[in-house]
Amino acid sequence: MVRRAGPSLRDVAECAGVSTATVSFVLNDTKPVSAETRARVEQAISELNYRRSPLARALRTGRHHAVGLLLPDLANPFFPALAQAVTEAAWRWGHALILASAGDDAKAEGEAMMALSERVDGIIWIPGSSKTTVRPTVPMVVLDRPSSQLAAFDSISADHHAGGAAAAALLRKLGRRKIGLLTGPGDSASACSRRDGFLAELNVDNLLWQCEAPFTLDLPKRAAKLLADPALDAVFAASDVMAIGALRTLRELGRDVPGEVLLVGYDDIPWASLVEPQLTTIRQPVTALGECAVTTLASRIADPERPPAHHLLQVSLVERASTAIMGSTRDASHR
Amino acid sequence: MVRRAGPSLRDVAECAGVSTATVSFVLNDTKPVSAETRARVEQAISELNYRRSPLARALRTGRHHAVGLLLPDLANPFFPALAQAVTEAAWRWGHALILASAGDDAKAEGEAMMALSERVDGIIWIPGSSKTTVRPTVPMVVLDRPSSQLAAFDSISADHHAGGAAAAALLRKLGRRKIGLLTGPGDSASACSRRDGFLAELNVDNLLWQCEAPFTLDLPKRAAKLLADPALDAVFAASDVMAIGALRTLRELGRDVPGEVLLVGYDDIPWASLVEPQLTTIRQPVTALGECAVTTLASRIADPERPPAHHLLQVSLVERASTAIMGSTRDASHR
DNA sequence: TGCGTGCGGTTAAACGATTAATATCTGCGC
DNA sequence: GCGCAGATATTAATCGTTTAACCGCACGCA
Repeated sequence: MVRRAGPSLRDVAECAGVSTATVSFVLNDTKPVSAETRARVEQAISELNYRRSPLARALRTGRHHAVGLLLPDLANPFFPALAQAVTEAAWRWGHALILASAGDDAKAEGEAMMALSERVDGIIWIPGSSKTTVRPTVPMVVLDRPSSQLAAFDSISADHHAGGAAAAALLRKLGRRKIGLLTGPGDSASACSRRDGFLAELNVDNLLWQCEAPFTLDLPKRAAKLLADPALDAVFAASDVMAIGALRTLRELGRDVPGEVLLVGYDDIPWASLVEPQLTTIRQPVTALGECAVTTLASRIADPERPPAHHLLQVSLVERASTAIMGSTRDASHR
Repeated sequence: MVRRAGPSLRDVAECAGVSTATVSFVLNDTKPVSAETRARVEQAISELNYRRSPLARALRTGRHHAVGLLLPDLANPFFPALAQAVTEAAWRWGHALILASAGDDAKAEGEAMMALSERVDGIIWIPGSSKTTVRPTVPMVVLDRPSSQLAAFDSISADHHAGGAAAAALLRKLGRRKIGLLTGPGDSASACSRRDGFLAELNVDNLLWQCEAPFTLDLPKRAAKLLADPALDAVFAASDVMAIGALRTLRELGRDVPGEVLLVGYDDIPWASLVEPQLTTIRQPVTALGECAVTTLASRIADPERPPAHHLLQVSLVERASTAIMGSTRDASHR
């Protein structure tokens, strides 16, 4: 049988000449211990280079001091950024971050959720498959993609509606009259909000067409056909990845961006400032999202009975070259 | 005190009318159990919807059925891809993947390594800071960035030397005589191998200059100055991110790629096929790297005493537009 | 009858922590 | 002298598993 490498609490106690309970009290500062004893214990701890086993602790107390982050995949460049933000926030809270990425397979997602449930105090979920019905046995918050079916859980997301509206406002301000709208997948709550916000702000007469497409580079054939409409003078894509796909298609069609067609994306992924022309986009507050997800989860864990909270974080418009008309200001910042 | 949600082994045993030991034997198939008893136990398990606690199991056996992946950050787009590959390989091995990203701060990296050590059976480490001296208390393999100081550990990496050589061979084949070399940071073992492989294959007379730079988009001023050399007719950058940085700089200088200057990158990150012109690059076998890291770690865990193994995986040249001369073939694949 | 010997099962001791309950000691008021 | 309070420290149970050690029992065999 494999033994744990390091010394145990018992060893420390022995070395310091006290009981294990006392060592535990020192460790957790949970009962008064005389200064002298405390010093002996601390001495022993550093002498033996003792580290307490999170395992045994979790088994006994039921608290893991770890949170899980479950996301659809790491390929979409928006997620690594979010994962990083969540990781840092969790770390600040003194919790380890266990990350699982499950693809868009509902079964895998359910399994991953179950596996996580056994190892963490709470889960931050970025839903991938809307078909996942498994529910974890620990507190959970939904990040980035709230949906009405999940209204019972806390949710944290950017204000997709406002983001869509901001995009519409910009294109209106720039005098566009023949606008194409690339929405995301119809079963994605965030995509729908962006669309609705956009449409709410736009004079519908100015909408040339709208088209549903997945959050990937390769656009469906229908989208390509619509982009070829010669009347088109602007496009709003509900994600940067799609926007870049559209940019390519437009280029292949020989249409100049931003000369003939303006283009607005969503997310402000790092790529957005890499392409030529740099992409005007709606920036999501990634760091704040991560931070908010963690604090919300923390409060949920502290009080499992409190009614669900739904946080909406502000987005911001980042104007770059893809909507630059003439000598209009050009923001050359990368990310 | 918080209790575990689900039923315990004891509940199952009670429900099936057997001892906990018997249930455990059924669960692990570790001792013969009569068909009849086994059926009763399985019935009870599914009836109570029992799931065994990895915690208690790990505490007792010392095996966590989890591996840790420690990487410098998620911002470099090469890492999410690798993380995904490792995750999938680990999952196939029946192990959970705990991911920690620690920045390039040696102290954070050491702490993360210690924290991981307590929760996993083994660690896959992509070194960030070369200054990290902490060593985990569990088996570890080094991924992607082997170094001589770490020779005592198993290592898995792509054949950076061969990759550098392949880049040199291509540029030579294309008749380039005034080549610029952007190496990565001098303390990165992988960067050095790429450089050495490149120089070994190249006729040194054809090297116009070389310059050290970090693996980021923004190149140091010295690099920008060197790129301005009018004689320059090709650049090899030891990472795609740097290559894209160089592409920008060249564009700002008004130099045409690939018309005047050919450009070769390294890694084949998704961005590589997004920029204009699409980037010729050396593709790392990401999936194979992840798979190999996991299997190597598995074998190391099985036999901690075996001498360290060092795996070198083949890279492949991906020719795209950035080295296309005239009507030369253009690979337009976007992975 | 007595004796190994598999087979199928149980008992009980760990693993490394936390924590309620309890014990010990000192000092103090009456 | 007695009892009680306060401050510290200890004992022992417990979390949910695994597993070494045992225990009957039926069987075959001398």
